[in-house]
Amino acid sequence: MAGVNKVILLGNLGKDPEVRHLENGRAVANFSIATSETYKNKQGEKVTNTEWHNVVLWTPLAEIAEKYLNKGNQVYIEGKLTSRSYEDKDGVTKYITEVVGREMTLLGGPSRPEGASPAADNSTSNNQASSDPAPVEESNEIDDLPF
Amino acid sequence: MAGVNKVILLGNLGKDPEVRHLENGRAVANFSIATSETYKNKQGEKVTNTEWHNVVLWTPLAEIAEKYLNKGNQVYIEGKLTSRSYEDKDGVTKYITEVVGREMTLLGGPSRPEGASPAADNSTSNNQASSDPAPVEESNEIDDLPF
Amino acid sequence: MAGVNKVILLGNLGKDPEVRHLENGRAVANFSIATSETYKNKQGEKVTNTEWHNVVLWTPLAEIAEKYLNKGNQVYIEGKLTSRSYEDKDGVTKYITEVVGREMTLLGGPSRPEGASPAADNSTSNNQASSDPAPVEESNEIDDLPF
Amino acid sequence: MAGVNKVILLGNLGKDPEVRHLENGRAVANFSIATSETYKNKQGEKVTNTEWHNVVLWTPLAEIAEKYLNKGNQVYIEGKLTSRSYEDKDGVTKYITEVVGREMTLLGGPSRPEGASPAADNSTSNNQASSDPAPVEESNEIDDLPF
DNA sequence: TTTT
DNA sequence: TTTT
Repeated sequence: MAGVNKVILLGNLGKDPEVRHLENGRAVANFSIATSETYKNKQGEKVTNTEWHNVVLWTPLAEIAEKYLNKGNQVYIEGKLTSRSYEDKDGVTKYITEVVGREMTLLGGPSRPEGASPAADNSTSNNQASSDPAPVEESNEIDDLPF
Repeated sequence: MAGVNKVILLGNLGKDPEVRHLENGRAVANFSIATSETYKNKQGEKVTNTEWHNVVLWTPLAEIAEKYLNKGNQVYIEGKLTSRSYEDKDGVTKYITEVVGREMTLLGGPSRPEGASPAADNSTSNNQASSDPAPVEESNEIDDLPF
Repeated sequence: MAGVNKVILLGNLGKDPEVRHLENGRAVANFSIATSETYKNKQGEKVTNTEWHNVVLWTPLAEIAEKYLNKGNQVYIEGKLTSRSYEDKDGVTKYITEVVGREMTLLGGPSRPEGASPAADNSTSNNQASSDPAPVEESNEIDDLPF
Repeated sequence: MAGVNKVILLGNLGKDPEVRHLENGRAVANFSIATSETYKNKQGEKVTNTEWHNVVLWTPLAEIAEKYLNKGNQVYIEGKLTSRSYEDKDGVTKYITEVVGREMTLLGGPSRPEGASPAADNSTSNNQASSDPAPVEESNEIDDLPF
């Protein structure tokens, strides 16, 4: 009745995170990240296999995701596997498996802060975030950010 | 197009593995394992939170699971997260997230090797497996078993 | 200035832990654990390769190690790699690399704590120990033990 | 006599890798990477704690390191902890602990692809490496590189 | 010796 | 839905 439940992901966000601020002051971020592996099949063709993972972050990681994570960004997440059921809008019970993150390191990504944003982006802090990967533990205060 | 997708589980089997032997000679094992964490809530009560994980093993791990893993046994699994959809018997599309194991270490379980099991336990191979934990990589031959 | 530093070990203690209780109330446990891998070499001979790891635990994990870990026991440790130098008794500077544990799960092992000799073993608590492994985080109180 | 021995590192190279090509055709790469954690001490001051790790890579990872890894680059390494002794040039026995990598993902580094480097950056391969993270398993052929 |  |  005890054990280890650990997930380690390093991948790219499919979309911007969705962040909800709850009444109790906490925040939750939801997003999915893709991890891909490439190999050659028997015919010698390169095959890419992509998995999508549902990630959930709570305060204070949720606020960090809100500020610094965007579609396409690369991120390292350590967390645990959880499953839960919910009723969809038609009253059908659905099951979902999610990775609840407890540690996160921002790694940047293709849509780089350095002016890569579609609109103008001259945010200094944003630049720092990607050139200075930010490891954050859930237990840290949000203002403990190392950047 | 790259990344890390790693899951580490240490838990107990909810049931005996279900093993299917495919026509191509490969085998697949399916089982679920529980990982639990215990903590005290604000009221100081001990709370246990259990997660169930769907595990899939392919040859040669599947055969090892078939021989040595039983309901209640404790096992260490390293693998990757995968999701897939399938149609259930009513034609409804279902989604399932599974951990495909690539490394496994048998740890024994409640029916301990030392004859500690309250009821009769005359499984010799089971005893061996738990007193000599067997780390097995998917790439190993099945007769490479270290016990 | 950021990163991930994670070690995951599952092995057996070479000796009983050495535990020191510091003046400030904290405790430190030192022990080493062996992890082995077995494979067949080109000649088809079974080869076992054993690595020894220096493990350091601080309060409250140190006290748990003191109470429940013994030579031969199997344990799961998650922690981080650290290196430090010190002067040995001859004044020579030595370097040592250690794994500082932050999470631990007791798995039992051959020489069971409660006098579980290979002969008669009807210890109930022993059974519990193995069927209810104890995962402990460094942040837990020592009396949060799930057993 | 079995177990798990796993190290996961995400950090930056202190220097360019040193790569030796052995007579048997294999290559070995040696380098060290830094992982840092930042926290606030009791006085509220930001403290950075850096650990250095000796990394060893064998063919084919060694060749990839030779081509794509440079001082300052950020890299993800999964491997195992190993220790060995050797005699230094004065005949003194020394001990060293190393991480032998079995999986590697290139993450780029401070000299970002998008010309973010303050000085001139005309390394094409470096650009590719960081904008297209390369996960490589030791078992892959060197020409299986996903880029 | 890196990185911010 | 990402990334190369």
